[in-house]
Amino acid sequence: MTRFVNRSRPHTESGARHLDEAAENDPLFIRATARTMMVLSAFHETDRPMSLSEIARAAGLDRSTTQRIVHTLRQLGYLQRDPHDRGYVPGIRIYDHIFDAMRLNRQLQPAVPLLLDLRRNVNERVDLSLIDDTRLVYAFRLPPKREVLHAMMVGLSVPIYCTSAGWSVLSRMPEDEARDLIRRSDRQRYTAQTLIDEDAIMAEVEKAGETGYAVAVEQLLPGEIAIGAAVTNTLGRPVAAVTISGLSSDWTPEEFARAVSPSLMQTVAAIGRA
Amino acid sequence: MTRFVNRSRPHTESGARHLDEAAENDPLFIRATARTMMVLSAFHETDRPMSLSEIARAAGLDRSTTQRIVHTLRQLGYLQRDPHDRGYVPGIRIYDHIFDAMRLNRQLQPAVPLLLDLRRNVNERVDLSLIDDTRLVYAFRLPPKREVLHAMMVGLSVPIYCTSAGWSVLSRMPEDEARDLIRRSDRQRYTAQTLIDEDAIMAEVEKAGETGYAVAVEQLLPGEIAIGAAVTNTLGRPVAAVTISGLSSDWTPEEFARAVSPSLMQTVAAIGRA
DNA sequence: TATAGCTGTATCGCTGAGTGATACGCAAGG
DNA sequence: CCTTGCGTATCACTCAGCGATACAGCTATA
Repeated sequence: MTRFVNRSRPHTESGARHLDEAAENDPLFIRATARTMMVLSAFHETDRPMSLSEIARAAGLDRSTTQRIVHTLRQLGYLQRDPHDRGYVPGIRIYDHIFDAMRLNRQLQPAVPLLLDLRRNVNERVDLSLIDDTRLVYAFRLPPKREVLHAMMVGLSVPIYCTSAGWSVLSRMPEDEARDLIRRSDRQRYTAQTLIDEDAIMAEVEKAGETGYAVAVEQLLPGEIAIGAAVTNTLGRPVAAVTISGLSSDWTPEEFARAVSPSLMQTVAAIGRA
Repeated sequence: MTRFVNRSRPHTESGARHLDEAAENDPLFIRATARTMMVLSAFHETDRPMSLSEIARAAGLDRSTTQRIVHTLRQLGYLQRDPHDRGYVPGIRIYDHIFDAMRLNRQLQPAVPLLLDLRRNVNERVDLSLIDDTRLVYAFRLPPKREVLHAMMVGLSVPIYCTSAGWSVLSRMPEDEARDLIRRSDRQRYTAQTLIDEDAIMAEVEKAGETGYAVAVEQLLPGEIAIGAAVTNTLGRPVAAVTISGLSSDWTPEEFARAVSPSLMQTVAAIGRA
């Protein structure tokens, strides 16, 4: 399920060493704060409850330090013991923070009603994602009538280099910046169709630059066709993206674009203006 | 908008002092970890970007400590400067953690398709919320066709004592436990109809104990009618709740219950079994 | 144009908070 | 039986975090 999850991980193992280096020359850097977040981030790499030792290993810390941090986070409600199984899982207090993050995000608030309108027009799945360097983070998802897959995907992230939304985002950047981002990406083939060659990707980006949207067929998931367009701020910089996705068996790329791209373009323009 | 938000706040001002007391006798308690989470929690109390001093005040810390923690969290992507305005806002890295919390929550995974089915049957809003002591935290929300209000409410929390879902949750607890929870709640009148008297609330709880569901009219929001039922684990303990809500102008409580309670009860039973 | 108050940033000596090695009781599995 | 992993608890050392202090830049009020 999380096969195509693309976490940014500055705080795990190799990342931990990097942070310690950064801390050496930075008198304002608090190691304990970083370690705390490393413990919380340990759960990125698992799909079941984690024991103390597992957390320690994933976070790159020793058992004692992990014990203390886990103990403290447990007191505060950010971690809890799994009621059924052994081990620890993220606690409910996390939900408060995502609520803050969404509430205080300037892009999201005005976008919601616009996305609902869009979904009304096109009866496929509609997603809004935010840009975080080389990845897109899903912030909002509206399932279609016939939902097959997972629907609660807030926080799921996908790569920029091989998604329709990503290509449209790249098309709104200067070329050298886009190429640099592609090079920094950890490119892998999720399907046989996944593009990983820089120039091949840039060809899609250029097409997106002309039409305003990009269409991707089975880049990330078999059977999926997606069309994406970037939301830009008043300076023309991409800040988010909207994706509409359906089944590749239902549409040719051309039909799909003809059917939904007008509504899509109208929506991203409206969000950018809001 | 956040008028009825009901944050649990163990780490702010008076809460901070409480934590320091706890830390004195607890050799495993890391002050720096708690302080880090206090800084992140500072955003619970605002609806706009916060300056360093504002964060410090909200978190109950001095400016220097806040500076260092904010600096560190910024390096890690948990805080960022607001691009338009001054000040800091939560960063995008938060999204990774909510994804973990949802992914690893045993209640949520099997519930999603069941909730989609439920929404198909009843054309009103459907919510799933998790229990956190005296409050219910929204984990999943499916908007109806005609959505009026805010739709992306993951992490929003509402009180247990004056909601339909809350009453149904209380009805699945021993009476003394339920009464204790009500007493510990910070009861306030959100509307003229809001029940705050312990015995009045317990009367609704008893009704819910008989029928299995509770109906609340304009308890939290004017014009809202809601029906809620608890999800219980195999031991009979309440672990979550499902709510269906509509407009009180469209339904009498009896009609509403007759129309949707069968589907609702079927859904919560199925989630509990999953 | 002072000036007062805010912002974010930077410096620095002191000390106790955090560290990490170590140990213990318990439960599961062989 | 022994082993291995779990969560928990203890303790002396020391350097990481502390918090007082200072400063440049920006806004707004006087």
